Amino acid sequence: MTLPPLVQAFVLHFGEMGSRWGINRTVGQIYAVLFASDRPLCADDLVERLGVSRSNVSMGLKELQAWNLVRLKHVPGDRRDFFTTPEDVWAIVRTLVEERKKREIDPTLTMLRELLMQAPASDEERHAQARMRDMHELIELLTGWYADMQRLETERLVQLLTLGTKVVKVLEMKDRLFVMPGGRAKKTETRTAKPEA
Amino acid sequence: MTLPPLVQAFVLHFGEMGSRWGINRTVGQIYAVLFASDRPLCADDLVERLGVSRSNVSMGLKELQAWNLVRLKHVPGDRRDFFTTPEDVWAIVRTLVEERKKREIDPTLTMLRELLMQAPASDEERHAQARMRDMHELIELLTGWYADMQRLETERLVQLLTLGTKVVKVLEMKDRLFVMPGGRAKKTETRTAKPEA
DNA sequence: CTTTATTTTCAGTTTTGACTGAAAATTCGG
DNA sequence: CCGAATTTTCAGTCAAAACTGAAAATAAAG
Repeated sequence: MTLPPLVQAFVLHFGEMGSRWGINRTVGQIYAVLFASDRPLCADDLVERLGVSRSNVSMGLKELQAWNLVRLKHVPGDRRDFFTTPEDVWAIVRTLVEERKKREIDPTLTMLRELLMQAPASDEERHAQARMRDMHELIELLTGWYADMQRLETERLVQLLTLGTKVVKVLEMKDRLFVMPGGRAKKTETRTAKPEA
Repeated sequence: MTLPPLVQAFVLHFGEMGSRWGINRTVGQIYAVLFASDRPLCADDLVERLGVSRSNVSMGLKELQAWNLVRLKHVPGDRRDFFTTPEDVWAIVRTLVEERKKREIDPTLTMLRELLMQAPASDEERHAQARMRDMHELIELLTGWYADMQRLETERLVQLLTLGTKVVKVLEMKDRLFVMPGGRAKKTETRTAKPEA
């Protein structure tokens, strides 16, 4: 592995964490190298820096492209494909969350919806279905909220995150000062907060 | 596998998704059975329901305990260990997020902090460090916000999630009406919102 | 259309992780 | 303590995934 020590430490960490993140070591390392690099790299650059086979790099890049985590750049007068990660780390997080949701949550939502349609044939199934309903509601709430957040510009999102729980204070303030202005009624409407707590 | 069809479908799905979630098939299936069950189950119940070896169940339960995802229950007059998942699905999500953060994010934060302390030895390392700084800041912001959320009671948390982006509207309203009351100043203080959009 | 640079695919190999049965350890009732 | 019930550990086996080198496919240049 031919990398400056600092970068190498970063890359090795991403490789090790890869397994916990559901990607393999090489994919994690490729991503780390691209992320830390100050210029686009081609497949052979990665082979040299990581010391893995050319075909392994090819597969890794393909996987990262499937995740939308790398961008293809073309250097004029060079036939090779060069790759980068987006400059904006927020864009990266958005993609990451989006893709993980698609792979790790959406299929479960679909499955739950299907099973909740079926008529339970016993008390055991009735109870199981009640549990699934709880799970389904929770995931729907979370993904709905996520869809809202995904729509925000980064600046507003950062503002919201920075506020943290202070938002709750603001909500309490709002509740104390105003009656809910009649927005389009949703199933789960905001309950008026108790004055203190 | 001896399970009612509806439960079986649920369990098989969890088994298949297991690999995407970073747990193995059996662990996913054990969790699903416990989650859907209307009573605590012992290891042998799981062996019967899932048709896997006793030792596999033992290891699976150990892993779920390490994740704090199952609770040990003792039935009076029975020496065996019985297991359940928490009734409250929100409690489950809290644990899940907490544990995933501990395993998948905290180690990276630590690594980044260490590498950011080192003096860069080249322009390449300087650039890599700048990228790491971006990543570090972003993760700090997200985990800080998460810590805030984790502290909220479930009711307030649900309220917040239900509001979604409507919170932004409330913030804009607040910004228009008041000057920030002088809270303890944090590095990233809320910027006053532009009047519209 | 041919040549050459580059990327992709794939069969075979290696590595890693899951699973099992048997043996060891633990725990509780007597 | 002893012995039965139960759980855990672990060495060996099996299955899945990662990785490689070589061959095939692709794409641009001449």
